[in-house]
Amino acid sequence: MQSMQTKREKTHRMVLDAAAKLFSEQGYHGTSLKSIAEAVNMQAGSLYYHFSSKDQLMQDVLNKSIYIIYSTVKTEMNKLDEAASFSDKLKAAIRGHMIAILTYADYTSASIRNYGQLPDAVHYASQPARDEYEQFWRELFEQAEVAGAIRADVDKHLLRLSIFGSMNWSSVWFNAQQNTSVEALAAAQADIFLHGCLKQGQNR
Amino acid sequence: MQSMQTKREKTHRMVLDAAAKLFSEQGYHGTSLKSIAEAVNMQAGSLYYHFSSKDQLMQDVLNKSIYIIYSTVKTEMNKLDEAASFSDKLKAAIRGHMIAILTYADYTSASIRNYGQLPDAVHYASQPARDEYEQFWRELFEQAEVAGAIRADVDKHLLRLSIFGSMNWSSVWFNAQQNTSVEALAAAQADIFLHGCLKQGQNR
DNA sequence: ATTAGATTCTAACCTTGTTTAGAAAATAAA
DNA sequence: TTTATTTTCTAAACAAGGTTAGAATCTAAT
Repeated sequence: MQSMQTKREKTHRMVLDAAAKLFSEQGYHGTSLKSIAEAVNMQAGSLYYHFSSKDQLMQDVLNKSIYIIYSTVKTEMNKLDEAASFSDKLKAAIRGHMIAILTYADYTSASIRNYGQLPDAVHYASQPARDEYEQFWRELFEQAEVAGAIRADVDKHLLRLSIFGSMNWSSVWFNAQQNTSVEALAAAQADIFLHGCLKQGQNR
Repeated sequence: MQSMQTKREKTHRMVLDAAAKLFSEQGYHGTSLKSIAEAVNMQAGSLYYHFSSKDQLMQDVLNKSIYIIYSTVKTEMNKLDEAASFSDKLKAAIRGHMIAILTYADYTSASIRNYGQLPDAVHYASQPARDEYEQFWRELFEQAEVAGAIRADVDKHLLRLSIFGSMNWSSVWFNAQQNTSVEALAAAQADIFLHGCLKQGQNR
């Protein structure tokens, strides 16, 4: 009885994993239910025992993706002590986000790469979760501004969007084999945004 | 006789513009020839008088997109005098890239958003042009390293990819109405990557 | 007005895709 | 072994997409 439940859930997740992988590689519209079914040795029609529609499948991938990212970021933030500096907080947030998108690349890049290309209903359904996550980042920079940690002439919004762009783009080029650890990469990313690339006092 | 040529070319471009717009909004697979045809008041079959296939249409959009970006960047670089510093060069390159992707958003985001989601033949056909453009950026940072303009502990590759990610992501959120000028935006972008966001000597 | 050429339309072909209903098979319980 | 339940398959419905061939229309020159 429990093993039945277990098998069902197992298959459910295998299908979701395969869908995430294909959605991330070929896009939502470029991925057929047949190809998802093939990836788990099934027939296309059989998927409907586990999911009510292709839209629903994408929906679940999206929700899981956003959940993974936000919860990983929270985990990293919770490791900080209360007196942590803005630098530490930003590093932790970037580390969490990067760990999530590079460790669960299928889900997160399915989410990132299909952004804005989905049926309206699917897009809207995941908007609240996205908004909540975005709010976390907004507050991070607002606090930094109030605390006087960032330069006055830096546009907070642009900074946040730049960081997002850089982090999310890494899901396109990152190669788990040839690159260094995700942690080191995240630290380097944070360093660029905190200190820039110029030598101190240099302008050449 | 000349007006004939002109009309053909005019329609050709109208179709290409409509395709770029739709490809950028709904993705390659999410865009039907019927919807492209509708956008220019035609029937789907009529498009074949101007293009040999949907793939070819995407191919042309891609090539035009890459051409626009690279040539705009070159234009901005050529405005510099020989003694320009690395900062100046990076600012110019970022300005060119941003002007291109935000001014010709339909083309460039059609290219960016569909990256990796296209039929292999289409993807490969545009790879050489992309490589050439990438090479320009590689050299920019190599020169900067040799000249000692950037800190030794900064990963050039990561820096380049971060900048690309930030710039390209702007095509998703940029709003021509509500934002400041593209030039100001590009300058702010460059500033973040050159100097970071922290107050000098600050670490809070 | 006629003609030649350019451009678009119509109507179909063929493939592929999502979805559904019911049969079949697999699994676990009795 | 039989029975009930879960899971998957088969086969078809139905829609939509890319593509093509030939007819129809438009345009410009004679």
